[in-house]
Amino acid sequence: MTFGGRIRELRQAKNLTLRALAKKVKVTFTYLSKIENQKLSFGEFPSEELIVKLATSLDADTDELLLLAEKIPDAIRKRVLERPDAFRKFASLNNNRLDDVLKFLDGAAR
Amino acid sequence: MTFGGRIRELRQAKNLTLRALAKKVKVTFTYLSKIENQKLSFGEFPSEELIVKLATSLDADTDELLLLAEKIPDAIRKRVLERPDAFRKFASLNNNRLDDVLKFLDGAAR
DNA sequence: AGCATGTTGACTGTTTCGTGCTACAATCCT
DNA sequence: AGGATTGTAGCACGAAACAGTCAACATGCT
Repeated sequence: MTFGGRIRELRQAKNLTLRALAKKVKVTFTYLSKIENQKLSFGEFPSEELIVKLATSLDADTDELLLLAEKIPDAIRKRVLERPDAFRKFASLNNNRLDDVLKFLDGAAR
Repeated sequence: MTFGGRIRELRQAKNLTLRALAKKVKVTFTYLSKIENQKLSFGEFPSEELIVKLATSLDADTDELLLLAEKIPDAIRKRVLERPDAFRKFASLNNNRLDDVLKFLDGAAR
């Protein structure tokens, strides 16, 4: 799923027109159109600030949208900067290993 | 340790003047001075691109410098975007828990 | 026909990341 | 003591990237 596609999906699920959603998040509807079709002149995604507004207006998961837009959510960012030792380690693990860690955490949680 | 302070430390360890280092990384020495003293007019840190050049010229760990400058290194970024499920989970753990995970990984590694 | 909706290209405003210049202060060296 | 080297700091400026607007047009519905 692409970022733009997901926004469109969420918007239509709420029966909103581009103009209606644009009003909520305070940008022009033409800009939203480009976002949904990933036709932005510069990069592929709008600003982080706008993404957050979109998530709110669409009752969607902010972090899900940020991640689709290849932005690191603040909660993760903050933790990475606080514990770079741990996160550098995690980043070096392959998928199987990551799954092992998740399983370990599941176990330890009960 | 601050970003600017660390740059200074690394530079002096190699007996480089501001002018000499500036030449290597292709910026003006006055700009480097501001970087080391964190007196930049806009934010606290220079661009990611420049940080990478500095790390190279100073034979330093690129990721260490990026993290000091509160930028997420690409290797971590990439992995977070590939496995948001895992990293969102990790980010939610407190320090003790993170240490448990590190210990677990240490153990599993032998 | 007429209105609602969506698409597209050119344009504009703002922020970021520096440069250039200037002046000045502190060392160092012999 | 004096010149050379090194570092500090402020201000105005500019290129490029970023973020969004505006006008015009297309398409579909009833």
